[in-house]
Amino acid sequence: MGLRERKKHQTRLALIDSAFELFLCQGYEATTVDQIAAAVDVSPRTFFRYFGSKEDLALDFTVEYEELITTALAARPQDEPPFTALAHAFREFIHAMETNAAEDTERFLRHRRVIDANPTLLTTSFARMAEIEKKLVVEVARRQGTDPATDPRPRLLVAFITSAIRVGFECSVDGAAYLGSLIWNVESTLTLAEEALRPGWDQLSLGSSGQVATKASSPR
Amino acid sequence: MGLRERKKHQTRLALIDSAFELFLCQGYEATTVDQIAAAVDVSPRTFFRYFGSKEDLALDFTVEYEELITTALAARPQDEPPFTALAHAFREFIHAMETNAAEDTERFLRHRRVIDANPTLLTTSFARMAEIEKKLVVEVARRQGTDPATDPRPRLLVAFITSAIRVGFECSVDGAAYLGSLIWNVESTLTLAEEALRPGWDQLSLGSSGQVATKASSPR
DNA sequence: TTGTCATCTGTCACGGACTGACATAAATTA
DNA sequence: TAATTTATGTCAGTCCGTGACAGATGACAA
Repeated sequence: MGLRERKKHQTRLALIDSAFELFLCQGYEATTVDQIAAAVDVSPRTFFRYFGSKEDLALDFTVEYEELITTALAARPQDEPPFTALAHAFREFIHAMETNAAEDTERFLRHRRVIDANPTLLTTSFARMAEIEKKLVVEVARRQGTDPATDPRPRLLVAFITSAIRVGFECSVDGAAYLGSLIWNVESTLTLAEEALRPGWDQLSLGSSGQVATKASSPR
Repeated sequence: MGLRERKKHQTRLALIDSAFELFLCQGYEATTVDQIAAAVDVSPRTFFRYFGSKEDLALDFTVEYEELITTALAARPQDEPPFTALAHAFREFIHAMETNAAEDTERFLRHRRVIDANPTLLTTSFARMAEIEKKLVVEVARRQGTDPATDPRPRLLVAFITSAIRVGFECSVDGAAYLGSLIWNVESTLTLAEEALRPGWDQLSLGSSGQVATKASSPR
């Protein structure tokens, strides 16, 4: 890696670090791009060459998490039922936040604290989750041997499980033992979701075909 | 109603109308607040006295829909199982979009077209849906005789059904027979969701207590 | 009708998030 | 070292959104 690339990577990290430090101590809204840029001794214009927006910086980590979750799912055994595979993938992801290097755990908690404190960020982070969902749907559909474009069942399954995860997160807005309660809550909502679903539903063994109206095949 | 109030109501509607006309012909992003204000012959400052932001105007109708959905749920018979009641409430809501006065239907379709064309708006409209969910959770918990603050099951149930609705909406991004395909898709995803859930799960007759960790009762 | 009062509105000034254009400085490569 | 690429800073400008102030316009009572 050349010097140029190293420098870029370095200022990028510096921007993120300084930004979150400011977010935590002043709040997200109250922190201006100019402040962040000044903290790294960079012009405001340069900030926008690294991040499309202030929000982009704040939610930058989501792409990393997306990577973690999708690979976790891909690594699950092929013969595992889709719901179980998804549940384990998420479990592994959240567990990784705990067992990772202390510095990674620290970062994760910082992110959560900043996001949870700001409704707009929270909203947009959910929207990013929707991006992750799309990828998960593709993998689930593959495992189910169906076409996600015409069959809504993979989407529904993924939507169900991410709903459970989201509810788990929502229940954990504490300060002190946040990570512990988060893991416990996600675990319990996942269990609840498992109990709520009809056994074997995720395997498409029975039931209707689940065709849906697309531009091509609209009813009537 | 006095003259003053009538005028306010009038300019408010004029702002919405002019705005959506511009949104449809130029796109949401490309339309500036100044343009909207100019179209109604009002100062830009006044625009912000009617709406907190451009987005607020674009998503103004959500409060109306929130009202429709929550009252539809409240009107369902008390002895109806929660899932059935929720499903019917949403069905009624969407059906109302079709059977309403033609002008209301037209407005609904305009809204959808503008929203669907803009990722940011779509995201935020989902966030507003989260607000609706909160109200639904309260009503569902009441019907289930449980406390939504400590028991995640009402939230999970509501999250499941709104997921189904959302998937139904996502499958319907056509132009021509949009409303028809929307109704059909929502209907079919609701049916799918019904099939996916274990019968009677929504009535809390059996299963674990579903306690969740809050600040008060966090596990270790 | 008139005068007081509340409220709505326009104007002005401003801050903060972004963007395009251009020049400069730095690293890469030959 | 020279030529080329690429990152950065400066500058000017747009748009969203807000506080402050003053003038216009209904509301209402005497």
